Amino acid sequence: MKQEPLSLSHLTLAATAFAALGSEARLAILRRLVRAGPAGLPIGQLGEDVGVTGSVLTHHLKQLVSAGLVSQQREGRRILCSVDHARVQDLSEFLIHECCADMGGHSAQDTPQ
Amino acid sequence: MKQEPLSLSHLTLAATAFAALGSEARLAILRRLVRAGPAGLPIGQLGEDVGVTGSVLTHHLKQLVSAGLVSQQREGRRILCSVDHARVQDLSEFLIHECCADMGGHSAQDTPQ
DNA sequence: TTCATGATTCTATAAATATAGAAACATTGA
DNA sequence: TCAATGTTTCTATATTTATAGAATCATGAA
Repeated sequence: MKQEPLSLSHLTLAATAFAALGSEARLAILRRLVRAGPAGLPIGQLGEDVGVTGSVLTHHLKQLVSAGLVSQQREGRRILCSVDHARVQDLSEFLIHECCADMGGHSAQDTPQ
Repeated sequence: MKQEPLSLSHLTLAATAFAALGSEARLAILRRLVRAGPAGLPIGQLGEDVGVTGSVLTHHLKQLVSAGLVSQQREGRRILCSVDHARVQDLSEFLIHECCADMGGHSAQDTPQ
C-alpha cells in the first residue's frame, strides 16, 4: 500500500501536471495567481483578469487543482485560489532530473545502436 | 516581423511544449531518449522500448518534435531521435521564473482583494 | 424568508487528440 | 529491378477536452 497522494515520482502524475499546464488559458490563470501571491485571488476576479469565466473557468481550475498546482479555500461566498509553489518546483525539477541527460553527472549513455 | 521560431517566451509556445509532455507515452519516449544520450535512438528501437509503434508512435513523436523537445535526423533508412536538452531546460526555467513567486526576489504581490 | 452574489453542475455540442490497420513512401542491398 | 526494412500517410473510429447557456447550489445580508 504505497499510496502517495501526488508525489510526482510516477510518470502518470507528472503527465497529469504537464497536461494541466498544456493550455494557454490555464497557463495564464497560473501566472495570474503567481502575481497574486500567497493571499490568493477569488475565482471571479481571477476569471475577469484572464478573460475566462463561468463553467469554463471552473473546468480549467479543476484540472489545475487536481494536478496539485493550485489550491482553493473558501472565504465567505468566494473561493480563493493560490499556487502551490512547491508543486510547481517539483515539476521543474522533474524536468531537469528526469528529462535532461548532461546535467547530474551520470548521463547514462546506452546502446546507441 | 518578429518571427522567433520557438522561443518559449510566449505562453502559446510554452503551452504547446507542456502539452507535448502531458502524456504518459510521450514522457516515456522522452525519458528513453534521454537515456540514449546525444547519439539518439532510431524510431523503431525507441518504439519497441517504450511499447508504442507504427502510426501512433509517429503521432506522438510529431508532437514532441514540433514542440522542439526532440529532433530527428535520418541515417540510412532509420531516423534517429534525440532530446533537445536546451529546450527542456528552457521549459524548466519558464516554470521557475514565470510560475513561481517566492524565488527570484521580487514576488510581485498585487491587490489581494 | 427573500434576495443578491459567487461558483458549480447539468446538458449539449464542437473540436482536438488517441488508437490502429492498411496502403504508400523512402532507403538500402541483392 | 526486386525485395526487405523503417517510417509515414491515409482513413476511420473512439475518447478526451473545450466551450457555453441554463439551472442549481452555497453563502451572506436585508
